[in-house]
Amino acid sequence: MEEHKQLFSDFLKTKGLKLTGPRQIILNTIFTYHRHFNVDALYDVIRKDHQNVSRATIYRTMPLLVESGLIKQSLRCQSKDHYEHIHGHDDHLHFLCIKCGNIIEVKSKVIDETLVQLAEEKKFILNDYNLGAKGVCEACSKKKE
Amino acid sequence: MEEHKQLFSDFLKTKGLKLTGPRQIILNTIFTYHRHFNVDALYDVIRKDHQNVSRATIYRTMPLLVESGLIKQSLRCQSKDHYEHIHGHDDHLHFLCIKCGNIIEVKSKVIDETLVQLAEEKKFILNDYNLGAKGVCEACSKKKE
DNA sequence: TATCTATTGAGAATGAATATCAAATGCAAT
DNA sequence: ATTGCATTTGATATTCATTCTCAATAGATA
Repeated sequence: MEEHKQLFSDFLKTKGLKLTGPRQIILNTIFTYHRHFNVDALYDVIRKDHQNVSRATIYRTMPLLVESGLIKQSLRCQSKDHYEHIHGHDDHLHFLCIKCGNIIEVKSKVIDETLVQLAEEKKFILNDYNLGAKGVCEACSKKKE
Repeated sequence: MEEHKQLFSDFLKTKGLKLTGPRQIILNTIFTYHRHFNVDALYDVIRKDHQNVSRATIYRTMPLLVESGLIKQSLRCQSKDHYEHIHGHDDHLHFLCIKCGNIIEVKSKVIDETLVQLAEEKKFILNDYNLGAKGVCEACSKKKE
């Protein structure tokens, strides 16, 4: 069993919940196709192969995946909540283009370390962070108005 | 004229827009009472003294204030967009306690500078950023479960 | 004052996210 | 396999923050 599936299954078991068919489909799709995603886009991909998985179930599964530590809530874009993988990925920050909506992922050890240090100073137990920077990407800044 | 009012007025003028009565009321209320706020709470405060300012106008004014650089969008909390002052306040990040909901503001020159540098490398025109770190604050971590 | 826009309030509309509920499913113990 | 029972599901209705519509109004300028 793939690691993420095992982890999710274990998590569900501790809560007295079940790794059902739809939940497996959702989990697999997320970890096969998506790094960043929103429920709407995920729904479209899932529907191609599984016409019987409903939007409601996807919405219901998100908080479980977040609580399990496999994904986390990320930027909010075009009025939609976005999510991203945690399992298997380093912390990183996002440059979000306000023109085209594209997301550029950037890693920064300096920022990671600075945050850890700041948290220590404040005696704050740091779980995770979201850093979203807004602006205009190179491609869009070259386009004319 | 107070500085924030002057700045907003100037901004509006460059866009061919007007500093109207309702816009002044909104601006004043924000800079009198609120550091962090959402439209709903702002509406309630404004309504105490000005029954004729509508929700729609407040919603419409927010993007203008953001574009003028006086405020920025901040955390999203309880399904509501939140805003905070920029004018008169340095960039800062937030430690959000998941137990008590309290927000600790922290400033970090290192992070500010690192972001500017990263943006330059990616040829990204940086408008602003939001850094929200989740975890448990000192007070809550001392409480027993 | 007349004219031309920008703006407003009120209420309707939108749309992402959540709640409801009867039918279906997973699982454990027979 | 079969039963029993709590969990889960799909479909749909509902919620609620935010945006849109539109006729009426206000601001600036000449």
